[in-house]
Amino acid sequence: MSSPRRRVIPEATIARLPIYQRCLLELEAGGRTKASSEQLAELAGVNGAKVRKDLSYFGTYGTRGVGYDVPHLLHEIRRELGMTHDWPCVIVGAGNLGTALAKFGGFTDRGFSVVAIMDVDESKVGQKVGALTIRHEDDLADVVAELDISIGIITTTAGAAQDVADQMVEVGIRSILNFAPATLDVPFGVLVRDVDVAIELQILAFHEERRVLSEAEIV
Amino acid sequence: MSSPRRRVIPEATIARLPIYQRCLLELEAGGRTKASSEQLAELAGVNGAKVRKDLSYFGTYGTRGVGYDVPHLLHEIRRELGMTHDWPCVIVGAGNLGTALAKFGGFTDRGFSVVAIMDVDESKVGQKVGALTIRHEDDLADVVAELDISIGIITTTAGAAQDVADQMVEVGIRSILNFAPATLDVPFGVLVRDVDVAIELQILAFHEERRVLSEAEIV
DNA sequence: CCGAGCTTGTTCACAAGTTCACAAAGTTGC
DNA sequence: GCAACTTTGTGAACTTGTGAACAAGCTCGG
Repeated sequence: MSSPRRRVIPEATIARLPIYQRCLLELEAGGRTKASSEQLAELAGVNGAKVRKDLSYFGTYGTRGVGYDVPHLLHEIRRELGMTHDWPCVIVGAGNLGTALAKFGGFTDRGFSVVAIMDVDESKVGQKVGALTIRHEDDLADVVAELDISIGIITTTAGAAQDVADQMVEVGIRSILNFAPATLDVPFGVLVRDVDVAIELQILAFHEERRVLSEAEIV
Repeated sequence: MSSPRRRVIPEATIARLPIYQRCLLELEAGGRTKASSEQLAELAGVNGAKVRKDLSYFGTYGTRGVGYDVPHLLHEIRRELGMTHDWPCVIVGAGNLGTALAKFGGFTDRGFSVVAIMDVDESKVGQKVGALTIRHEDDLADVVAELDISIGIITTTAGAAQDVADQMVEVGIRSILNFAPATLDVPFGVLVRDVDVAIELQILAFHEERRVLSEAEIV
C-alpha cells in the first residue's frame, strides 16, 4: 500500500537540487555522460558525501565504481522538481522590480514563464511590459483561472504586500515568491519564500563590520 | 583582556537580525516605545523564545516584566549590523538586472548605495544608468579604491561570474552578492551570498508538484 | 572467472539550530 | 512593602543537518 519510495526529503536537500541540476546541465553541455559524486560536489561547492546522501533520498541509482549517469540523473531531478512541464507565474506589482523581472528572460529557460503582470495603479493598466499588458489587480481571479497559474510573485511595496498575498490565497495560489520587505501571514498550506536583497546585503555588512573589528583586535 | 561580550553569534540569528530591525522600524513608526518578545515574534513570523535567545546573544537588555525598549533595541541592532554608516556597493554587469538594481532605490534607505556600475561591453561604457555612468570593468581597482567600496554585486551571466569574482577578490573586495546562476569559487575569508530567483521558484515548484501528488494519493 | 580498484549508499557521531520550561527579575496595585 | 502578575534570559531536551568512514557492489583487465 505504501509507495515504494516516499521518504521525507529534508528542506536542505530540496534547496540543493536546483544547484545539482545546474551543474548537471553544465556537464551535459560539455558532453560528459558520467559524473562521480565528488565531481558534482566540486561543481556545486559542497562535499561528496552530501551529494550522495541528497541523491539517495529519491532513490536515484548511481552505479558503484562508475558514478552517476548524467542524462539519467538530470531527468530524475527534473522530474522530482516538477521541471517536466512549464510553470506559469503572475507578477503583482508593476514597479521597477516587477517590470524588470517580467522582461528578464532568465527563468523562462528554467521552466518558469511570467504570463501576466498586474498592478492596482489604473494609470499603469494597459501599458506594455515586453509582450505582456499590465492588467488590473482586481482581475487576479480571472487571470489565474484563465492561464492556470499556480505561482504568484509579489513585487509591490511592503505596505501592499499582505493585501496582495491575501488576494492570491483567495484565488487559490499556494506558492508565493515575495520580494516585498514584509513578513507575510498566510494560512497553513500556503508556501511563501522571501527574496530580500537588502537582507542579504545586511548579512554581508554584518560580517564585514566584524571583520574590521577582529582585525583591529589582532593588531 | 577578552572583550566583555563577544560570543559566537549563529548564522541563523544573524539572518534574522535584519527582520527584527524591520519590525522594530514598523513599531517605531507606529509610535510604540516598548515591545515584548512575543509581539516582535508575531511581527517577524517566528516564535518568542527564538527572539529572546537571538537578542540575548549580543546582550541587549530587555526589561523583565516590561519587554524591550524599541528605540534602544533598534539602535543596538543597527550597531551590530553595521548600519551606523553607509555601505557603498559596486555592481558589475550592466544588463537588465544590474541596471534595474542600480536604479532601484530600495537599499539606499537601508544603508546601501550603489555608487558604481561596470561592464565589459565597450558599447555600454559611458551610458547613463540613473545618475551613474557605466564604467569599464577593467577600472574596477580604481573605482573600488576611489569610492572605498567593500561590497561587490555580480549581475553578469553565469559564464562571466567567476572571472568577475576573481577580479573583485584581487582588488580587495571580500563581500560579494552574486545574482549569477553559478557557484563561485573564492578564497577563504571572502564571503559570497547567492540570490537566485530561479532556485526559489524551483523550490516552490517542488512543493507544488508534491502537493498535487499527495492530493491524488488521498483520493 | 577472479581479483584489484573505484564509487555508491548508508550508518554513526557530532554540530547547529529550535523549542520548552522555568527561575530570576522587574512592575503594578493595594 | 508585599503579593500578584508579567516578561526576560537561559539551561536542557530535541530536531535537523553535516561530515567521516566503511561495507557493499559494480567494472574492467587479464
